[in-house]
Amino acid sequence: MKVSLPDDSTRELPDGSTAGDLAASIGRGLAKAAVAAVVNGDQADLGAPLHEGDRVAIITANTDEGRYVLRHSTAHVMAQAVCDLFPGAKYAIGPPVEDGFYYDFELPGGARFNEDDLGRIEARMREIVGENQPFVREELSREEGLARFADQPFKVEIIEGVDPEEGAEDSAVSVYRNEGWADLCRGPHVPSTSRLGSFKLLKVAGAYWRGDEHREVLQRIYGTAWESDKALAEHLHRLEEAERRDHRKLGVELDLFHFPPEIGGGLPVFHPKGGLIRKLMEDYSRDEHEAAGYSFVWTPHLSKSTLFEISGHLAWYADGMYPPMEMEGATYYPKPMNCPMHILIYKSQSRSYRDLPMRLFEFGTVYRFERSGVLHGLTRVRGITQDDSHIFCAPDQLAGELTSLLAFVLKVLRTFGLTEFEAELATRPEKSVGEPAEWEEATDALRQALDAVGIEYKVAEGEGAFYAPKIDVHVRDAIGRRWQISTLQVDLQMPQRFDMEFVGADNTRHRPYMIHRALFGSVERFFAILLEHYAGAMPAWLSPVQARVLPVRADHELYAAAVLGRLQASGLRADVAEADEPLGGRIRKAKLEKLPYVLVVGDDDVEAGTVGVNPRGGEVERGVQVGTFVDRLRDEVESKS
RNA sequence: GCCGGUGUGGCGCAGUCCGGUAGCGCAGGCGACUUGUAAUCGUCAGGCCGUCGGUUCGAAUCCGACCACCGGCUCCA
Repeated sequence: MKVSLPDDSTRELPDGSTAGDLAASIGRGLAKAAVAAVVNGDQADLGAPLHEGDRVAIITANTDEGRYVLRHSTAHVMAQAVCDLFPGAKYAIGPPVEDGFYYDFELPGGARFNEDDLGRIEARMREIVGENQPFVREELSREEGLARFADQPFKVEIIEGVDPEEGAEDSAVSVYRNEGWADLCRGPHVPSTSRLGSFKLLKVAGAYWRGDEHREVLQRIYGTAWESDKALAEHLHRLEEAERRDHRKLGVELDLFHFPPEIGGGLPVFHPKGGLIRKLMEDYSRDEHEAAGYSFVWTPHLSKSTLFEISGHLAWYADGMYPPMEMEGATYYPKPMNCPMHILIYKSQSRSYRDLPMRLFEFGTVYRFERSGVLHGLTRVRGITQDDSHIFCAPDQLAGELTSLLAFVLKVLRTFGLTEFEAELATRPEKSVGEPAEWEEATDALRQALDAVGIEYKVAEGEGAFYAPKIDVHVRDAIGRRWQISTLQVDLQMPQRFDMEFVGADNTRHRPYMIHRALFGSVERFFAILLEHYAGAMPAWLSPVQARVLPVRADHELYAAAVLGRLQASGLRADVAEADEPLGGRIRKAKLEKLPYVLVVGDDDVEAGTVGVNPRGGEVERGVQVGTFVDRLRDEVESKS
């Protein structure tokens, strides 16, 4: 028979050949790397028989698809091991996920996994791998499937619920079996357990069955699996790197902020150094906004309930709002959003088309009642400072505003060293308000902006807010992690709810369009992302201390003070570490504080008016003229590089 | 909110299982040393062991509740 390959070549194979045979016929290397195949567009096992005219692609382990198969198979072996070690365990689902896999279990008698169990399970898994057990695919009828898994209530529910992703079709279910154990599974799997091995179990956590918080809490074991021990080691190294960069840890080490229990969860205080970094971020943001034609406004933290009744927040998000306070017969709420207040500023006068676009900006702190379990350092807090702006414009200004806005957003993000962007265009969800034509227009305007700016984006169908389509901007940080940062939303609801209008050139009343935009998103969260992105080593323009002067001996201190004066006179942030301990110790401290520059001054320097420059992550340079260094650092700071 | 884990000087940890009144390192104060590129030496001080309650002659240690944090789940205008 003849089959065709992805490069459109064809290959002759004996009848009855499998995808695995095909891989072997192409080459030993491919056969070794193969984990599954795609036959006529569908994933299949290597053991699947091929037919005349099939289009076949081999999936190798070092691809995303291949790792997916490896992880799926490893999850399967983990469940097998758990069932061996914990008789009576019920197993639920075990899919591959980004960087790994998990499997959910319910143990008899409500027993719990502990950390030691992970080691035992992993050891049993390695035995199963060593036994080279084949994965055998079986097709059962629905009834056979129900009988086979009669003692596995979660599997029964999957079969009854007909979930093709989990191996249950209307009339048939697919099962993968190895020695003494079987799982309902759509596949494909690797041919045998011996193909697995570069895995590690990582943690145990609780998870709701089917993701429903009203259903059973299962125990989930997370693991990771890769195509080679080297790839596994690299992944584990990335995890360590992420831990090293953890902003919560850096926040303590660098004395930037903390969460006093006396204040309460999710409510941070910023220390002087953290406060300075934050000020620098905000100052830069304000400068850019001013240059881009924004007006600065300020609004209070509390409001009568009336405002949020009009805005609809009480109806939609009361659960996420802080509870009300009664004062003098009125009910007040901490604000969960700034937009209604900005709208009131717009409405304080009758507006003409000449006033538009009106761009309002505020660092507005809002309060949201986040459930206790979701709080996470500065990335998920209850007191959130949004760098919030609302742009009110005439309908014919919408596309132009969005385009310049998106370009503005990217420009500011680039200054913070974030250069890899991916956007999402989130369109109308099923539950939404407003006219289809309006949605269409707003979504088109967003699309135009994306195209004009030339950013890569994908469409997230139905992911918009109930009142608006939006663009979410994601960035990749220094170690490749993806963060959702900025959001641009075209609001179709608020202008109506607040009955906003402007008088057009035609002397009739029109409804303005409203764009919500958060650039940092939350200042606290953005601060955390920057800390992790830079691993605490902030660029000079954001460093609380940009240079520290170290006199070699006490008798150099006068000169050190003079150097400090030169730096400070040039607007640079610097200090001196007196010679009360050996130079090496003082250098070490400066390095641990991740200062951009250490300047050592000794006899030679006093003589020649120079400094010894020890830059973060660079080579020591002796004998640099003070003026030269000041100019250099000032340029670096001014260019925000 | 739910599941599991953790909470001991500013920070990092030991002690908790098998109750008998707390220890180490770093940081800090003081003194000496006077230093040329990642840890100078000595000395001193600092903790009602997250909080409240219970058991006990006696609780950091056992039990309960609460608070906070960590890993997930759910949620995220």
